[in-house]
Amino acid sequence: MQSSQAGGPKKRISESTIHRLSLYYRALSLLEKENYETVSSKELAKREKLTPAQVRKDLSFFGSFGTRGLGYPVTELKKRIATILGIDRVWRVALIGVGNIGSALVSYKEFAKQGFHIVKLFDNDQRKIGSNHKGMIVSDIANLEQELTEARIEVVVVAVPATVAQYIVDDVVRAGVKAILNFAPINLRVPEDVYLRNENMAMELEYLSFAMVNNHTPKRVK
Amino acid sequence: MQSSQAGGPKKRISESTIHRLSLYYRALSLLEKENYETVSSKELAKREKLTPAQVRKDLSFFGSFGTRGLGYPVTELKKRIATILGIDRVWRVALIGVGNIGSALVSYKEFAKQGFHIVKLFDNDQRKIGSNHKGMIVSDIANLEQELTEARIEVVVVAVPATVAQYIVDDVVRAGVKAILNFAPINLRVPEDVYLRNENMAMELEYLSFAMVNNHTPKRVK
DNA sequence: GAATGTGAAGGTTTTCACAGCA
DNA sequence: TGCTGTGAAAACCTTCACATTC
Repeated sequence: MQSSQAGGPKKRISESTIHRLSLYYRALSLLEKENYETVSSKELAKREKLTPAQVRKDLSFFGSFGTRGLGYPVTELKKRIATILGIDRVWRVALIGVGNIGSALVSYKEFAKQGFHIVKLFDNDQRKIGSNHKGMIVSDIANLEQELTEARIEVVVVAVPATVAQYIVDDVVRAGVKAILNFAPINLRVPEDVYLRNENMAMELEYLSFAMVNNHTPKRVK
Repeated sequence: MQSSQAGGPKKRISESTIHRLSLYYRALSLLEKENYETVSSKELAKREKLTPAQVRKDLSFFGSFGTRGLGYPVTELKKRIATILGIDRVWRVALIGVGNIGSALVSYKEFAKQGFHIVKLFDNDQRKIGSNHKGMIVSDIANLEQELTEARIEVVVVAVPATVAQYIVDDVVRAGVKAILNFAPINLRVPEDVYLRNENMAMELEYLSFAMVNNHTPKRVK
């Protein structure tokens, strides 16, 4: 039985569902290593601290992958999720700002593992320009627009100070890049057709702080 | 008129509301610098890409801060939110794992700005132990439990490889720490009374990837 | 007049519960 | 029998709309 996926899902997929797909993907990678052939929604749920019903609902948005009485085929489901998430391919990523966070991200293995290949580095610091990071030469941000276009960059990670982030993003947008991951603690303006996500690492600490101060009992762990 | 806060909020505060409080806090800090004395829910909403009703609802959970016809007093509201979030104080933080991400976090200014003071560093690498990072000597992870207790650490940031994260967290829990921010790409087990949040930087990239592949139109930016 | 605070409405997400299938 | 797939119910969250206040 093939359901919603044909011709695009009929119902909006929620952001939470997408984030949970990432979790399933990671769990399935592990299960694969542990030589599981199939996995039940119950087991998947347990590993990701979710409910079995939630797992089944999420997966059912994209079709019927499972076998009643048995569960889901690990390798196949993993592949399907990779396709849904668009990580069954390589994305050409540029990283702007080779400072503290930037340098850490160059070596962050999870990015490469999911197909996000950092192939260009930029900075505005003369001491860094021309230097070598993990086999890549740091380019001058002055030629950002042109170099992004030439290198056919599809995703940009912004790791520059908040004060300059907007100018840089304006350039990035002009280069036709449609996806931006921003680490600068500022709200960036981008056109409607550009996807922008913010990574704010202090936010989770603030949540912990709130929880401790208020004895907050979360419904469920993120 | 004082509302829900007295004696603890009567309704559960949602995770989203708490995260938005972080956004408001940041916006208010900026407004303060721009010498705004008051701000309307409309203006706050505009700056954080939310709706005015949402802003008012969020704030109303914690009491009536605003003045009808005028808006909210910037400085006072900022202080109140800091109190609600528990960031009107200093939290003693230890960072475990002084690798790529760990080193970046030591210098990450947003942490200190919100009262999260990293006061202890740990690693298991003999070459790093004893070395100096931003005025702190890296301690041997072998004495983790004891040193966490002695240093009265309240929050731990885990930035070690996934393979060892669980062992370390077990130690951290034994030291009585009740809040953990985990950067390792793995699901950690902690007792019920320990708050655990995961920071998964690849997840947002995966969301971008999904959005591009599926022409996803998000309802609203995170 | 301007903008808050908030019940009620509307919408979305999660959970339930069970029919259906291997 | 075991476990999926899914409508329906429940829970939750957001938006509306307006009485209220400055």
